[in-house]
Amino acid sequence: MTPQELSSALARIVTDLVGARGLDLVVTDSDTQVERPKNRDHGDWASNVAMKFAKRLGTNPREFAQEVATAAESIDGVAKAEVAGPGFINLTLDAASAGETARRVVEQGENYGRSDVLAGQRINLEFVSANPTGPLHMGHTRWAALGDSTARVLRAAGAEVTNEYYINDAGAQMNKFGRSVLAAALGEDAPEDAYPGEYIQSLGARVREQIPGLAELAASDRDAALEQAQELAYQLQLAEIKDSLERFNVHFDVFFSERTLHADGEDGEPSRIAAAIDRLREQGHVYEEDDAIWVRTTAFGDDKDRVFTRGNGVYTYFAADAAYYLDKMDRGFTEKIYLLGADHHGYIGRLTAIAGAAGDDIETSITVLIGQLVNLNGARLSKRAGNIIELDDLLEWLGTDALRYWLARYPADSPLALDGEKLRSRSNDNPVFYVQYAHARTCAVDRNAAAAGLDRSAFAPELLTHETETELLGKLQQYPGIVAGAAELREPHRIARFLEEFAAAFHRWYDNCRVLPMGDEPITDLHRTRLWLNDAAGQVLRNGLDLIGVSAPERL
RNA sequence: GCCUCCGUAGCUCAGUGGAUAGAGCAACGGCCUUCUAAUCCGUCGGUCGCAGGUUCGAAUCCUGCCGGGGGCACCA
Repeated sequence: MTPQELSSALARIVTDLVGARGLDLVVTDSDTQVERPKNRDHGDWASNVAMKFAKRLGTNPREFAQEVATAAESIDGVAKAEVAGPGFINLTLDAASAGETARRVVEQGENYGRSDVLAGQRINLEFVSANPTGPLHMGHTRWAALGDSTARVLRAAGAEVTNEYYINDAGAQMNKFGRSVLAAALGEDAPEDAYPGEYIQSLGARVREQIPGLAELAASDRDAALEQAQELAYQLQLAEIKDSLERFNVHFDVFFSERTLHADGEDGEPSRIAAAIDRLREQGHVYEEDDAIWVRTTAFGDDKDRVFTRGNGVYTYFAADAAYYLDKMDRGFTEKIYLLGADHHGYIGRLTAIAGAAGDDIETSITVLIGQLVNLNGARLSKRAGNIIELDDLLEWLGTDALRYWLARYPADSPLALDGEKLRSRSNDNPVFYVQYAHARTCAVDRNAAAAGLDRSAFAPELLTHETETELLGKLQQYPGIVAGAAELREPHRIARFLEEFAAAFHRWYDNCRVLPMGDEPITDLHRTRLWLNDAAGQVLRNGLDLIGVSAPERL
């Protein structure tokens, strides 16, 4: 008996009771969702359906609850149904029905927790998108972890997801980057507005090495030298970014170059930006004023209209954004998600306006998730302030697992601080170890069982009656709902928080219920059944950790 | 000024309109001759920023105020 099955059974019961009163009310599973009560005295699962419907039925919640409870007692697998408080229906499963979950988890393996609640959705998830003019730093790290985990959770719920990185490889920043690297390569003083940071020097050295005769070329044709140096430095830097991301266990399906939007089309076709502006003009959203070309984003809720083409004839950054959005649309994504830092929150209005201008439904086709920035030991990091801490440094210092777990366990809109001492500690200060330790323990039990000749030849779920077993089974049952909820809300931190609760339930069970026989005690079906439960617990820990990109070691 | 996020235990923070608001840390006290004590058990700890409102029911939704972060470009 799963919570989903329980909800369905309750929906049928309530439908019948409503029908018996001659009322025409539609009752769906979502009306009868059960929740895990905080208090164990309130049973295994509880429903508030009576309180929701009593008013519409013109009856007393407790009376209606009693009717539902009476019918619910005949559901197969339900041992007890009681009315409590203002009209809650508290359901208790019989031990065999609850215990059956362990076998189901083991049988479904890594598929346990996957669902199809988001089936049919084609989602484009854009995140990080850092300029390729320097290494990834801490400001990007949170979005990398959050974005990749979000994608994993969405996929687990059946969505088709493309992880996408937009490369700002056109425009003034790139030129500044090129000039900085060229000067470094030639041993010149840094230009006035040069990028700070030692990485420029090392890029300069590599550029000098890989472009023979650069100094001579610079002397005869400075622009040509700049172009070559800039291009090579860009490729080197982008490769390093990709490398860092892979080491952080973050995977992108598409690296989308802004240049492709600016480039002229084939056979004299206009660039994609020009084409995009034309398309929006045909929709009636583009106008000219003061020598500039504008888009009427205010028609879709933006505070002010935005410029596409400046008075000097140059496209704004936003024009490329618009063309990029249209490209995503043309690629058939049903939803475009942008994961941005709080410093970009002013972009929400204009981005959603472009979606509207392009003819998309702004309620469903675009989602802009804004996350708060990260602090490190109190000092917020910014590239401009010069105190850059690179992702690579953080990885070397803390490791992928600790860093990803910590960044994944807070809601995106919650301020977050990285505490190096905590992340390096091997204690309850550091929740990733707590969860990984639980997994390692399941593996230790498995090894010891094999050595002791304990096998899985029997499964007697009705024997799993210890209080801590009921708790652990309850957590196993909750897991699929947690994953589905995290996907629907785009909140992967729910997975991490659940894993911590799950690990706690496992540790308590481990402390109270031995899997292996003691000494020369004979092996019983209870031992064998508990081995199944141990397997199931390990499976859920693996599945959950995988959703946040963290490893599940077999030993610590 | 406008927009937006946040305000919950001493600290860091969870909490999808439900029952007595939770966890970790910190403090204090317990459990190892048996599967990993990186675990487990207990005690202490609250004006959910403030005030109204909606609701059978509000930390959660609405309004106003107070305090803090961020944002309000023909920059990228």
